[in-house]
Amino acid sequence: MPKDDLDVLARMFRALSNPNRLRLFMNLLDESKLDLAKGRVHDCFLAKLLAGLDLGAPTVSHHVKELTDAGLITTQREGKQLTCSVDPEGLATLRAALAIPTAKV
Amino acid sequence: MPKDDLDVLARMFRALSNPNRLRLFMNLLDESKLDLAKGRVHDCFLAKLLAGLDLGAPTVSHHVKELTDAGLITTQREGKQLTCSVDPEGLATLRAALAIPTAKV
DNA sequence: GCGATAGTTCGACAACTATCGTACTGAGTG
DNA sequence: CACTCAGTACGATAGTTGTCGAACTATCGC
Repeated sequence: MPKDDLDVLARMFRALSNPNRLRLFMNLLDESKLDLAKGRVHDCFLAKLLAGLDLGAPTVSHHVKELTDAGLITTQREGKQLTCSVDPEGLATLRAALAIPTAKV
Repeated sequence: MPKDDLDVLARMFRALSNPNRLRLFMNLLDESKLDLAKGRVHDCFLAKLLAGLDLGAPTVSHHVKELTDAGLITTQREGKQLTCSVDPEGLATLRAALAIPTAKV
């Protein structure tokens, strides 16, 4: 595996290495399951994902940025609020690395 | 997802978040693929995995420990040398977390 | 424009990590 | 036993991360 791919992958894993970020991502992934199976992307408001996380706003913002920079999620502004989606490409990269057969959709 | 599972998972991801450790694991995974497919475990000497890593012995030892503690690999002493194997259970945990259960595979 | 709501940026700080050098242990060989 | 080889334990250190509070920005409704 080329070094660059390895670094990209390491960055994704690092983004998921924090329990709070991981929770955020898994919540989002959970919300997205049905839609991803149909090849569509599901959005979810930040507030909903953070239920029970008990973190300050700056910290959440930081974590969202980490996940975004790692290529795992994308965000869209929607009026005052922010919605997040799983980045299908990033997810595919992760799954490919662990040799999970790509789901037939 | 229960908090404990989440922490276990986060720990695995953290173990893979370092490029050197990731390389080590991916090398091992690569070596193991055929055998894993047959339900067997493949061993590999440390030295082989570390080709091109350019790290000191203490650092390597540290990384191996991290991966072991995270439940991703196992080690066995074989005379003077140490052999590593992918821990099939750990790999399964990772895959399960990223798989999309509701999708047809 | 004013106020409220939702996120962001900045600076700080404690906790953690990756790496190293040195010193150690355990297994094999003469 | 003395010696070497493979790995480990320990301590130090530079760098990174997670979190916060305070100040800032953007969007909306009035």
